[in-house]
Amino acid sequence: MAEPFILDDFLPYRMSVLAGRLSREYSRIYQERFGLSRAEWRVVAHLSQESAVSVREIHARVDMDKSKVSRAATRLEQAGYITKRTSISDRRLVELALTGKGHEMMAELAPLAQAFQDELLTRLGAHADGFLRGADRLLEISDG
Amino acid sequence: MAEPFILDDFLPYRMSVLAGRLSREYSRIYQERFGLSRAEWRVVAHLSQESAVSVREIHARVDMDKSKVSRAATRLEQAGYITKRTSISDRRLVELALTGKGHEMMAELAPLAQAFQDELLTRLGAHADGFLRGADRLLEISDG
DNA sequence: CTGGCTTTGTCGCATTTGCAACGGGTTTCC
DNA sequence: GGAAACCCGTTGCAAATGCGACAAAGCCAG
Repeated sequence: MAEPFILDDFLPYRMSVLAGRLSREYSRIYQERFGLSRAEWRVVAHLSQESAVSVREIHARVDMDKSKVSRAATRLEQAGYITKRTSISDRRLVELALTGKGHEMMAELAPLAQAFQDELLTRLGAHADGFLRGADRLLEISDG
Repeated sequence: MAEPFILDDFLPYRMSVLAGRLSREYSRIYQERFGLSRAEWRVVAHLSQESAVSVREIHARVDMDKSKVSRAATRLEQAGYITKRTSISDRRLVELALTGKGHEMMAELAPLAQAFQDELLTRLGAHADGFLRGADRLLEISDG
């Protein structure tokens, strides 16, 4: 009685597919408008929350490899969206922060993200609450 | 009043992080034991459900690029886990199927996957039902 | 049947990715 | 005060990835 395995019911798989589709769908917006990659979008979005953040913090909170964050930051700096500055209190750290241009971009992107989010919540309908709580649960335990 | 954007509440982002963590956590199992990549695992897992499947079908259902499926299949064939055979009814198609060795591997992997799944459901606890329904909802609408 | 038009899988190529190693910086502990 | 251990960000490199192009095969109208 071996092999009653059903991929479609397997949670890591379903999450991957779902995440892939949602991210791809949404990524069109910032890619077409600003030429951002997904990694770059994440960095910028994270920076819009807290003002000056080190690479390490993003790496930890955003589930991206150090090098990925680092390279995204380099590209964003070249594009003029963020600044990189070595921290004064700890010269190992690099403080990332949005430039004026970066803030403008986020000001344009934030409503679009919100709209996308709202649409998803509409799709979820009555299941929204349960879904979000479950996601919380898995996220908080899976790492911290 | 611009920029009230909170990345942590943004669904595509949360799904990406969650999917990444779950997949990475589970991938240790089949990577250490059988040296499979994530793409290869997906192909094999899919094949364990339906006997003979074309590259195209997997590409469509599993959210992987054609070339990704193709290359994963090539590696799996070289490793002796699957066979590739051009279909008789339509010679464009390539029928993928598990070998005996492939079935053995799945027989070993299936219970481990089940155990992982059970653990996740335990983590979800009372939220499990709501979460799964929500995921269904998003998946069924996001593409088909 | 024959000449388009679509579909399927593979491959080339440029880019991205993850991992490990490295070079500075800092803390710790004697 | 200094050396060993540790932490941070960048870079090199091999592997993986996505995209477009391509050949082979099927389909379809005339």
